[in-house]
Amino acid sequence: MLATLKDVARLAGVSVKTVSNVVNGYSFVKPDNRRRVEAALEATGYRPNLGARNLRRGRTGFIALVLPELSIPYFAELAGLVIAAAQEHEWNVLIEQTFGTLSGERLALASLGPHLVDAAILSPEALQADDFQLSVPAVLLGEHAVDVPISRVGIDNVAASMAAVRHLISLGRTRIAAIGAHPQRGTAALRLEGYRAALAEAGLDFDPSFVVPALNYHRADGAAAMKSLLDMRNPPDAVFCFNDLLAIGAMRAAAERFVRVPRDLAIVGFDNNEESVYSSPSLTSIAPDKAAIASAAVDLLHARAGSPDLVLDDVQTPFSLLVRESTVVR
Amino acid sequence: MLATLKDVARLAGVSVKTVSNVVNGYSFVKPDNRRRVEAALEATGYRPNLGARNLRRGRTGFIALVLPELSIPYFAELAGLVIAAAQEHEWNVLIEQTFGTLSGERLALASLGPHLVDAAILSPEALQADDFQLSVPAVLLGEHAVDVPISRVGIDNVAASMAAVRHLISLGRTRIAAIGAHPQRGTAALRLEGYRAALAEAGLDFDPSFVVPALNYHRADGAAAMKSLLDMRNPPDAVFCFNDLLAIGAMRAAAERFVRVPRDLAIVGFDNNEESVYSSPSLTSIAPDKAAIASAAVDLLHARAGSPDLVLDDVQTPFSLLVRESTVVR
DNA sequence: TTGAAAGCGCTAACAT
DNA sequence: ATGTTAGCGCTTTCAA
Repeated sequence: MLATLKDVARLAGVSVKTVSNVVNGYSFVKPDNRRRVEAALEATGYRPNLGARNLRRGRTGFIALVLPELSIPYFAELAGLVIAAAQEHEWNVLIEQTFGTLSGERLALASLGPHLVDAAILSPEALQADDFQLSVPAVLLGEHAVDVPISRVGIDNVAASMAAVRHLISLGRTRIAAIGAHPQRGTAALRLEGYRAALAEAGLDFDPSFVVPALNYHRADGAAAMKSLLDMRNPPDAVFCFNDLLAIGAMRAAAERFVRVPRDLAIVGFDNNEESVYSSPSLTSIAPDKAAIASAAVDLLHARAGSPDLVLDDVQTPFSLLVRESTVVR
Repeated sequence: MLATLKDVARLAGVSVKTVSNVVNGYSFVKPDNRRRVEAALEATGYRPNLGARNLRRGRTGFIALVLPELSIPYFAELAGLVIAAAQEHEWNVLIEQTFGTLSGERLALASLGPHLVDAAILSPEALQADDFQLSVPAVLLGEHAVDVPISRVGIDNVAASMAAVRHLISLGRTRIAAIGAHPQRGTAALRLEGYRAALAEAGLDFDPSFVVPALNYHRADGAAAMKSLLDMRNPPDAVFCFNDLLAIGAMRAAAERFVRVPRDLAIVGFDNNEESVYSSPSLTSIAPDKAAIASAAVDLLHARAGSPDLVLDDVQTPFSLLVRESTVVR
């Protein structure tokens, strides 16, 4: 078995307290004792039992990251960055997948007691306001449709969407569609708002038939939406997709119909997945600073940790528009 | 604060043992008591403290999943499946990213004491044989160059690679290159072996200049490798890439040089990322059964859990070749 | 400065 | 069938 504090103490001929002090770098330990303890530590290969330590300290050493699915590139990337950011605060990350369903999200939230995690980072899609009965500090990633008293971290979705659509307008496109409308999702509502604002600003008419909903934000949904747009009597000459996956699907559908991108159809995505840099054509996309989102969320939770004050933060992280081949004719 | 077993016991007017029995579904509890306990459980909203339970049970409730990077689609997908599989055994998953470096992998292994996790699933790339001083049951994903006494789960890399190259040969291709050779990686060696075996079987010459190494298996590496192949005086008419990311990069490089895929160049990948279904052209790929890999790994660990017997398993999971546009001319 | 001992919340002998 | 109690490994008063 593994050496415990007691084993080390016995070997060093001191009390567990002294060993504990050395291990935790506390107070002043008599140099002589310190040396003996360190030798014993080395000899036994002592490693603290985090479970026991956390039980005693009244913390768990974990934060939860609740997200739809790791197979979605955006969340996979984000998860990697959250894990890295959490490490700075000696936190381990527990990933819970909800698959974007209400029941999945409720299940995940229910399992989030203070006995399991110290805090949680949430990326919900279907949750209702009264579902948020959290018993641990939490932060929401991206805006949410319902108004809940939880701090948020994310980019300015309206501004980002306006930037995307303005770019299409600056290219001379006038029949601009949007893919990804969703009745429940807050981010969808905001991106739609940005889309409409950019159109209005340019004096372009808003055509409801150019707004295509998407139940999910997967590639298949983007392809299906694009097909429906291409079936129109008077199809669009540009599309703003609410994420890159939808855009990739849209590009695939366009290719299958021999619609040339960007010549016949310009496409902009959102998220800037690595995949979008290598697609043919490469995809113009809104690039949120994911590392900034991850570390802002973790830092905010860390600050909240001890003090359950009720200050609500709304951290806005930067974004940029990366112009690639899907919008600019070579 | 949260209700403890003791609180519930006091409220129900029974001992903690009885409550514990009810909570854990143990033995026979007098119906009357059971009802009272359940009422108290409900009233207090009791949730067991997993940390305390695991401390007492001498387990941690966690398994580690050590992988290069979550931003690599294959590992992101796998991680999602491992999390799901682990849930069946009441395990939570701790993801450690190594970024494929020796130091990163050593660091991850070092942190893997039995006080932290009950077991570990490893996907190492650089580790040496003598690094494997594990103190918990572990399973290796995919073969490894060095021969270590750890059970493995994965597909038959030689057979899968042969299937990929045979497919190219059956298409009439004769100048078949390979991208992804790597001196340290076991899987790379096996895939190369399958490549050579398929060539030999068909009586095709093995041309070392057609084997391009890749330091990493990212899209950028595939693009660079492809460029070097296209620079040859007599370039290949087909490429077998050791993973989909390399293949996606290769397709991108081909497109930039106006090399038509599959007409001028057929491309096969390995992993069957979702991304490969939607690329243009879509990518023919070897599709390992990732769910089978994930559950086989977790099940194996679960079986090992109590009994530290030294039986070495080598579980072979199924794979298939999915033929898509990157190899078949429409 | 260090030791003794209590106790975090839970489970499992052991006793009844 | 249920209560009592020890103790998992650790941190932390409280004394000395």
